[in-house]
Amino acid sequence: MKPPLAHRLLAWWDVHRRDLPWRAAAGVAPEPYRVWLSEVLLQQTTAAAVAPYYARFLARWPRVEALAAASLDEVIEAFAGLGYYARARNLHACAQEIARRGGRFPETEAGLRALPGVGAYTAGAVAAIAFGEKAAAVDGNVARIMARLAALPTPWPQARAAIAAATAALVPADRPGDFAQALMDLGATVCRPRNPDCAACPLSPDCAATRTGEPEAYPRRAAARARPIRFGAAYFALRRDGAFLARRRPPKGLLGATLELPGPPWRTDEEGGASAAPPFTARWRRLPGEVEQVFTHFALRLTVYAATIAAVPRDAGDVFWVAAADAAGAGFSSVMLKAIAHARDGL
DNA sequence: AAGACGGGGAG
DNA sequence: CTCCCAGTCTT
Repeated sequence: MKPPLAHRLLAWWDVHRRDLPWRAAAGVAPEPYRVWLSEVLLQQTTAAAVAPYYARFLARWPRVEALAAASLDEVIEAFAGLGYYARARNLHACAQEIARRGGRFPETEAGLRALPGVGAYTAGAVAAIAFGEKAAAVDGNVARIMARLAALPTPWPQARAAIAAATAALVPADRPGDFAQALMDLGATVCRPRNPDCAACPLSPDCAATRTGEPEAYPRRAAARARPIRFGAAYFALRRDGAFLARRRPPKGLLGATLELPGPPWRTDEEGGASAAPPFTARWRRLPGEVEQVFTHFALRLTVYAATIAAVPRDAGDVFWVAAADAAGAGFSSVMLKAIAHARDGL
């Protein structure tokens, strides 16, 4: 008689588990703060990208009370480059909520779910990993594995509820946290989106998708939407010490509360965006090429202008000379950093 | 139920 | 280029 699926998965995991910085040693309960912090950073973000951020967050804010005492600007700065900056705002708000409760996280999935930035996945993951609750954590990896096990014809996310229920039914009472992490490791290293290694998979005897010969066909997905292009311009002056002017974006929405280079609003037509000349036209020049950033739902083409140090008029207004040195590196998206590097090369 | 929300990496 | 990734929130 075959051992149950969860048992076989855990046996595989005990040998093949990934050694990740936010994981405690085998058999040791990790700190809830570290589990929560890592799970938020890992939302829609790969483990490799998160690792250096996690190390910096933990070194700077070793405990939730320290994170709660930080300013939102500090948290956003530490988040710069990770994307989905609503996570930074929610992380800060959640830390303050936990601090108000005396520094203790809720210990149940339902209690965790009510916290800012904690959705179904993160609540299940923290409950299972940090508190040993028999909870499921359905992320992209788990959804893919479950869809393949059943060769599920329903495309994601319509199948979300069914997959969540099916996963919850598999969670073993004795090792719920290990089970959650085992599924994620299996998804990341074996049951990959492309080129799954079914020969190395402990679940392949149970897997309907393996038997079809086309495991990659699952989960089925809906057709992708067309993505419009928006045009923008950014212009700035670099001070001799490398500082430059930045401004704060609105508190919510795209890149909410992060810093950006000054420029006109993004447009869907090129006329009003990329070709729009910056103020002080005579003193600015357009840098060769464009900087392009592909967002989830549109592509931004940013034309970058720069003024040489010598050409920046000292009487152009205080605005160009109040650029704070501490603005550098704080909350800029990748495109802005590229633009700045581009401009520095051109000066 | 559908969109919005980022950035990096793989193929 | 397209697709995907340790998802959540808003409407």
